[in-house]
Amino acid sequence: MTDVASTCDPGVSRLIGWFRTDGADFPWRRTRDRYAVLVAEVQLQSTQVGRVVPYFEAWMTRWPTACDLAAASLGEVLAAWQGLGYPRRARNLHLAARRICDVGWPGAADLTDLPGVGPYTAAAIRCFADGAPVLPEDTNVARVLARRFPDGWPGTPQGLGWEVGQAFMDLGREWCTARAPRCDDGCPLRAGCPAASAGAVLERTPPRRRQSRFDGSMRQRRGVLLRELTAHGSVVADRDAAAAASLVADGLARVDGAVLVLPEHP
DNA sequence: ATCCGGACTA
DNA sequence: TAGTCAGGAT
Repeated sequence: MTDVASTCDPGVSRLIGWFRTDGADFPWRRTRDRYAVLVAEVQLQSTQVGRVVPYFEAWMTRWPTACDLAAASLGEVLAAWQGLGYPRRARNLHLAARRICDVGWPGAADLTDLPGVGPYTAAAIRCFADGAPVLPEDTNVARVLARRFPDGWPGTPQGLGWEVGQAFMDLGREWCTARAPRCDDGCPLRAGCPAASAGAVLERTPPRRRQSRFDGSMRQRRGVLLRELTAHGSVVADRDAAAAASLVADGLARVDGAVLVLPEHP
């Protein structure tokens, strides 16, 4: 492992030496459990680590395996998801668990066949669970790569999968931040960094798209309705017909007469 | 190109 | 109060 690290880009080798190895904030990244990584990374996409960890631990206690989750009802899953943001992700996770329990995991190259699993989550599973030399590119990592390796990332050395992924993510969060990167405050990738040498923050890697305000939004209205629905099992549909229709369209609710109820198992 | 949930922060 | 945030589906 040390041998491999010493043969890759010196900056990366320094980075690996620098990153925190406790892993306390990311228990799932040491489990080598694909299901655990899937659950946690999807949860993380909706909120931040500090808030996710308790949810994750409760989730894994309640549904330790994909088949345990598959056996749950969508209503239970949505109720447990309360506070984690987009309920779509919970539904996709539930669907994915059913498929995994039923027919097993897709091939390593086809993880994105699972509902709600895109390039990032697939890479995270390969990296953190499988230990594959794959770098999960979230927006933070993409920013680090764009600044430090504008001509392309040379690739993760074999045998250093999760260490490199964790290191890049930590670096993106703590040093190579979007607005005020701490280049000269001990960044392990400082040497040879074109962005730091240019003395500029550079443009943000993906041009940010503004999001419509939350107050009064359909997101908020859906949230109100779904909270009621998961808490009581039903809610009067015409209380907010548009939001109700939106939930139904997403498979998160079903109309039963005048009330909105949880959908049947698909 | 837009939508999606809600907590955090300036 | 207003802006920011992130991956995936459509």
